[in-house]
Amino acid sequence: MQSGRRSNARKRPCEQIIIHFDYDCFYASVFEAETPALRSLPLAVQQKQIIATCNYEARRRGLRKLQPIKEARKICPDVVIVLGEDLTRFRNASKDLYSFLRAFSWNAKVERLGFDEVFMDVSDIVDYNLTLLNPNDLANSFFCLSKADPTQGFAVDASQVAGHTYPGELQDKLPLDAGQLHALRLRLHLGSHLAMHLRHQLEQVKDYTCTVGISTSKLLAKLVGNLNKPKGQTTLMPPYNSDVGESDNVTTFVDSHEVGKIPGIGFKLAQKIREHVLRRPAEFDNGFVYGGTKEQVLVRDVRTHPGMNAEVLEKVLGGPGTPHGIGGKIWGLVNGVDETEVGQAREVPKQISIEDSYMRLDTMEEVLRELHTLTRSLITRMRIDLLEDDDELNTDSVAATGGKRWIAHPKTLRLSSRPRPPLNADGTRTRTFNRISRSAPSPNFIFNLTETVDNLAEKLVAEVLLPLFRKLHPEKSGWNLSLMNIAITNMEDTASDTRAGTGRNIARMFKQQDDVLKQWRVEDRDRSPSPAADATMGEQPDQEDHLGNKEQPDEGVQLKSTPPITHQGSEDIIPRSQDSRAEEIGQGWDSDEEMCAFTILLV
DNA sequence: GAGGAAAAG
DNA sequence: AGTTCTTTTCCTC
Repeated sequence: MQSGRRSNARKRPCEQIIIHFDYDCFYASVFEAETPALRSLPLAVQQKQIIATCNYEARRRGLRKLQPIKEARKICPDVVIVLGEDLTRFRNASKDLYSFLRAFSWNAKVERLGFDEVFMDVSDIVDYNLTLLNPNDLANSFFCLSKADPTQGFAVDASQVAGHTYPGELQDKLPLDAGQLHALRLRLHLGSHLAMHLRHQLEQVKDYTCTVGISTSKLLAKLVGNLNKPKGQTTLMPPYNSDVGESDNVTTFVDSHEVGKIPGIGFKLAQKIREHVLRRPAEFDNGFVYGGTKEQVLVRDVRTHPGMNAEVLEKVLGGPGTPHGIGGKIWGLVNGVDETEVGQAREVPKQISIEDSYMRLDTMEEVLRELHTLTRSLITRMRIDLLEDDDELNTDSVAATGGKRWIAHPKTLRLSSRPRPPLNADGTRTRTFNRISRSAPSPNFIFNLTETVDNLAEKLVAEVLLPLFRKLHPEKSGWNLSLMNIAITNMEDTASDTRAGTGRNIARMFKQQDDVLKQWRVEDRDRSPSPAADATMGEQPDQEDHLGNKEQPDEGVQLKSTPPITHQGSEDIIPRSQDSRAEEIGQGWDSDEEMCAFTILLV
């Protein structure tokens, strides 16, 4: 069975072309974009007492990420330090750049990871352009950005890659004729040219530079992008698979990484894997961490470890509480296989949470004060992220709501805390970072736009969060909390469609059905089948209840004080037509899913 | 659904 | 960096 190929390795699918974007020193760039004069100065963004990130001028002068502010001032006395603890501007910039990139996508497979990374599945665009190529004159090709408008695009030399490659230059840069180019290579060429174009657009229109990776999966695109930063792009070149024991570029590339560096292998998993590979069972109580001794375990060491395969990894990594099939997933990763899809653009966040950490939180007075502060932030965030302009409101409603309406209603409110663990008997403190939480239904009044954030927060703390806190910490005092977090979750779409059964409610219907069946299974003996269906129906009397009863003079202030969300538009020209077209199409649509499906049919 | 673990940036 | 804040996904009960 071992035909020279990597044993038990699956073949790597190469159908997709994925681009991974990573904005260069994002936080610093946001400030530079706001204030261009900062560009030529050493600029550092401060969070707590350290530099969260700094621009490249600052790095040139010896500053680095995560450096203490004191140290930084010593090294570079004229450094400009800006406070970056309020994430609002970063969140807004991130969204803006995201929608800019998304406008280029045909299939809407554009996924944001954190504030400063974006994955884009451009397989469809690349494949379309592949069909447009003239095999006899690859050097003079035209990359088409819109099926609908064939004039939109740019000239490319499809016989060459744009930007850097892995492995490095040499024979890769030689222009090849069609006979020597197989499809994967040509598609990667096209992907690299599209990436180059997008980078230039991002820089010219939005003033942001980024570092980019181009390959066939999220894993490989992200990893390979790291090779040339900042302002660089790298394409992982074929061969991606090898048959006769020859090494392919993917194996060579992935093999050289430390296990913990592979996205998807976090601290805990890496620890378990290293332990197994080093055959060092449980001797790690000595204050020694693996990273501390600089003991590197490379992907190669894991992959070639005697007897290693997906099943072994499942044994090593699996167990109660761990994801099912984790062994197969990790085995895939160390073999350069990652089949996770680039997610579709998401309309509404799954949850919004606000937290803060504290030296010590002990008295009810402190707790109440912090709960209040956190709640005000949370409600403000709700009004920023969950509110959209509503054009079709009568004037009374506009007066009452500022012409906004909720795009989602979170149904659950959650309070979490991180208690500092009591010292052990011997005085050693078992460091635990575990959180505990309690949740409750979120009351409808939090959607009231005629009240001030302050009043709503007051009410929410009194009516929901305080009871939750008592449930979480029944003791009278002495909690010694190091963190509190308030979250809203369980978002229910309200995008002009509340009718059941139009697709997105199918999951809920299944759940409901399951609940009914469960009741039957458990109770079919001595109970009549009670109408269980109303449980999911109640308690949300259709949300349209912004009772515009009293005109609050200060509610407008609240709304205005929230920064205007720059839903693309004001100052910049978006050169593509895709976005506006999709929006027009979307007007009469009941759901984004349906709109996307229809858009795909059109293009 | 509720509560928690792990991962990511 | 086991720091901090935020979000997502997946697990079990």
